[in-house]
Amino acid sequence: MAGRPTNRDERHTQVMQAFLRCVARYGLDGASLSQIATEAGLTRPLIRHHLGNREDMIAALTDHVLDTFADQTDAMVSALPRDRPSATLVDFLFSETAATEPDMVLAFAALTARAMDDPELRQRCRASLLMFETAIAKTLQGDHPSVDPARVDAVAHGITALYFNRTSLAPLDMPQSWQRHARAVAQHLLHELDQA
Amino acid sequence: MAGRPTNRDERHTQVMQAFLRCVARYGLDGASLSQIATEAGLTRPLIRHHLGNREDMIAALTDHVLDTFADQTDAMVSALPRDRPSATLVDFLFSETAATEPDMVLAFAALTARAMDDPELRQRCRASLLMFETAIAKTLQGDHPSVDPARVDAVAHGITALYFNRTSLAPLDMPQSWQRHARAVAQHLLHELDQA
DNA sequence: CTATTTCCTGTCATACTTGACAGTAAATAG
DNA sequence: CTATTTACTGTCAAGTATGACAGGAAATAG
Repeated sequence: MAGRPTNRDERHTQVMQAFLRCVARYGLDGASLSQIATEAGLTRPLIRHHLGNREDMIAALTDHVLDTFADQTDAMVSALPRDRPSATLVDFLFSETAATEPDMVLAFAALTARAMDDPELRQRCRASLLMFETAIAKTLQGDHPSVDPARVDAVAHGITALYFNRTSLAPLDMPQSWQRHARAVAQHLLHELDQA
Repeated sequence: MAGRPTNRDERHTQVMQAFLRCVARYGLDGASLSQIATEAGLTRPLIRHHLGNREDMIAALTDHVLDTFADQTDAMVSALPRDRPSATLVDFLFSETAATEPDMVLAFAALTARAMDDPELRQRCRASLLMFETAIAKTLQGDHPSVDPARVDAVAHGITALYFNRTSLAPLDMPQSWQRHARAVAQHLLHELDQA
């Protein structure tokens, strides 16, 4: 015995993408359910049917953002070529077509702000951020085995900061020279490891 | 002929500080007037009396954030000692007691997000950001006159990115090692200029 | 066809947010 | 004292966001 087939997963991702866009633009509290529904091309009662109340939706969004961030990071790292993976990584992070979408980083920033009052969320965001930095550090270290790990970590941090800064300020549509500087500094930090 | 003396300016800054705190935590749309009033220890009709409706308040906050940001930058730069101003600047930006409060940078990020739909605001945020980077670049250039300006600009961008990243992620309360890395990379970039 | 399961819509009640304004209290000048 | 100006409070109306649920439509198994 079975009834109508479910499309829960499909609707789930559909709503999450719309939610992500709205949060990136209007913040966690600014994203109303009606807005999300319109953005997703659905009705408000329908997204409630699939995802529950607002609290449930925020929990789902948190999972979605942190999981997707981790997945994209893994995919990015494991897609690197065997020769000169570090250089390719930097090229990828600072290419015109952004690696992870700006919306993802902006939503992450929104979660970060909320983490002030929510110790558990703070812990998860912290872990997510360290995971990203560690993934980069590992790539750099593999490419420069003889360099002091502390220096590699510092460089990984610098590259991460440049990347986050660049991506979270994407809405400002900064001039080309600005984008070039970010890329140049990242490549410069990487070049330091080659010489050491 | 005169009536009761005005305390408009006092109330103005009082409300702006409360507004700043709320925006940093809950975003531009998430900060309700009741919340702001409570945070400021006032009543909602009163802040309306002094600052007008919500639209007026957001305009006032925008001015307040951008002006204060510029003032603090000027004060910081002009307070630098004559010998080794660059090193002192970096020490100041990455000291434990943050230079500008995290709330300021978080509010700036909130304005940045809104700038997606508001070309004029985008222009102002862009100018404000470039002003900050230029102020840093000028300090560095004065300390290293013989270095190619393009390289100085790149280093100034790197230091700015590290500072913004560190400050906007302050709510996550990252471990000490993380803070040290930010400082180390900034000092490393600065040290590069000395050698060139 | 019927039964069952899920998708989807329509609609109401409730709470919250904002805007607006009338009216009171306080401080100062003359 | 009175007049005047501003600070401040109380309160209501309108709009919006959310929660909740009843009931219809669609798809599948038997």
